[in-house]
Amino acid sequence: MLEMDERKVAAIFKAFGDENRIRIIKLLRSGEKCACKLLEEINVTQPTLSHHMKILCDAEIVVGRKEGKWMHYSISEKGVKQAKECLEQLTTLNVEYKSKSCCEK
Amino acid sequence: MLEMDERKVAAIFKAFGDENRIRIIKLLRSGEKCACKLLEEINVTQPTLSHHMKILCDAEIVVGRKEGKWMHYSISEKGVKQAKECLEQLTTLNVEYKSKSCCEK
DNA sequence: GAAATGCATTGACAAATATCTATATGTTGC
DNA sequence: GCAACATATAGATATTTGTCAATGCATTTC
Repeated sequence: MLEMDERKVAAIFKAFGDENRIRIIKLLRSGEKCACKLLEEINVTQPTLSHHMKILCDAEIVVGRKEGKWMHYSISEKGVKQAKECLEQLTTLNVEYKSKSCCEK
Repeated sequence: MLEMDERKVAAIFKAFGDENRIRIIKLLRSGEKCACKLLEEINVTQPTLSHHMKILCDAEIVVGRKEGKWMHYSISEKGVKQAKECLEQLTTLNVEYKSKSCCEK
């Protein structure tokens, strides 16, 4: 995977960085759910839920599927894979270019 | 691993959710670096860097080691492992309790 | 087509966050 | 001890973000 720019990486992790969005993702672990169902379970108004769903979808962590007047949301396997690779790439020590710590007594 | 509460999970990902902190982490991939070196590479003032390092350390993504007047920072293998497990746990479909999507035409 | 329903968008507002300057704290070398 | 240096803390400020009420836009149902 090509290394993403900092802005994109930050956006992905930002999407994970909110308690209510964490709750939403947890609810989606048991499979696709429509917005009205999610709304019953988390303690926010409908516009706030819609806002969170947009952030999760923009970050490609969640995908939405419109069916009539309902929106069904589910965890995006592709997006999750990307997030994991991102975290992996970000945190893997690069021994090849390893340098001594700069300041010495 | 025990499932962490939403607050803690959000805090970990929040720490990854800032462009400058992403840059800092990337710099640490090549090994331990002191604050002054990091400061040369990212475009913020010294107190701002200090602030970011605190957030990264609090989230246990980075560890600091004081040596005389210098602070040496490095990626925490333990913290990174925890973040990865957290992401894994959060995004793994729970087929056991899988339910039909609620709203049907 | 009018009413009802589900969701998105807009605009306002409060809380959280990133940033800076100024200052404090701790360490080293003279 | 004092000056120089590295980092942390405090306080102020601007920006971002999470939230809500109000409204708009589809879609369904009668």
